[in-house]
Amino acid sequence: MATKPKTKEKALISLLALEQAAECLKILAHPHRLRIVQMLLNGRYTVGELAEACEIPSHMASEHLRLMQRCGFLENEKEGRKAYYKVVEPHLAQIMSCIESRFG
Amino acid sequence: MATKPKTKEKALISLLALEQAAECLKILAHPHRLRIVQMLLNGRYTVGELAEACEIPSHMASEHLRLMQRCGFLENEKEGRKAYYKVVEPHLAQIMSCIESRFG
DNA sequence: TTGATATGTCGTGAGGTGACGATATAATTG
DNA sequence: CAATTATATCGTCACCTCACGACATATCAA
Repeated sequence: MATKPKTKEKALISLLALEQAAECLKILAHPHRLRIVQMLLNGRYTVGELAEACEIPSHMASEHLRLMQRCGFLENEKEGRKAYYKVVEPHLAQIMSCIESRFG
Repeated sequence: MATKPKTKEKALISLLALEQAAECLKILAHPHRLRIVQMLLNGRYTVGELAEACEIPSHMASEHLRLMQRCGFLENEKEGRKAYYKVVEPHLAQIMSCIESRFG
C-alpha cells in the first residue's frame, strides 16, 4: 500500500493543502478568467479593455476580476474612473505558460 | 514594457482553446483528483490504494479515475481483479510541480 | 457452484456556479 | 447642478457538480 517497493517517493501534499490548490484551480478554470490572466501577465488593462477582449459586458468582467482579487491572484489600481488590474500571484505565470504550451 | 503594451503583444490563445483549457482545469480542480494525479506521477497504484490515500470509498475513486481517463489524463491496465492507472497526459507533471511549489 | 474481493455504473438530491438584468457608486464633463 | 462614463454589486434562476447509496460486473478462491 503506502509502503511500495519504490526506491524514491515524493512527499504527498496534505489533503488540506490540496483543497486550497483545488479552490485556486477552480477559480482559474474559466475561459474568460484565463484570458484575463493571460492579458494581465503581458500588459496593463482596464476592466473595459479586458471585457472587450473576452467579448462580455464589463460588469461581468468586473465580477471575474473581483473573484480573482479575493483569492489573491490580482490587485487593482484606480486612476480616475478607470481601474487597472495586475497579477500579484507569482505562480500564475508558470501555470499560464504551461497552459500555453498545451493549448496555444 | 508595462506602460504601452499595445504595440508589442504576445499572441492570445483563442477563446475556443481557453474553453478546452478551462475544462481540463476544472477536472483537475478537486483535492482527491489532485492527490490521485500526484501519486500516479510517482508510482503505480490500484483503485483501492488510491481510494485509501484519498480517504474515500473505492467506487468514488473509480469515478474520479473514469473522469480523468475520459479527458485523456489517465489510462488503465487491468491485472486480474485489479486495475492499475497511469498518467498519459505529459503536461500534468508540469502543472503538479507548479502546484507543489505553491502549496507543498 | 457460492462467496468474497475489486472495480465500475447508475440515480438522486443538496449545494454551488455562471450569466444576466437591474441597480448602485464614483469620477468626469457640460 | 445634471448627464455621461466606468466600474461595482445585488437578486434570480437554470444548470452543473459532488457525494452517496444501490446495484452491476468481473475475477478469484474454496
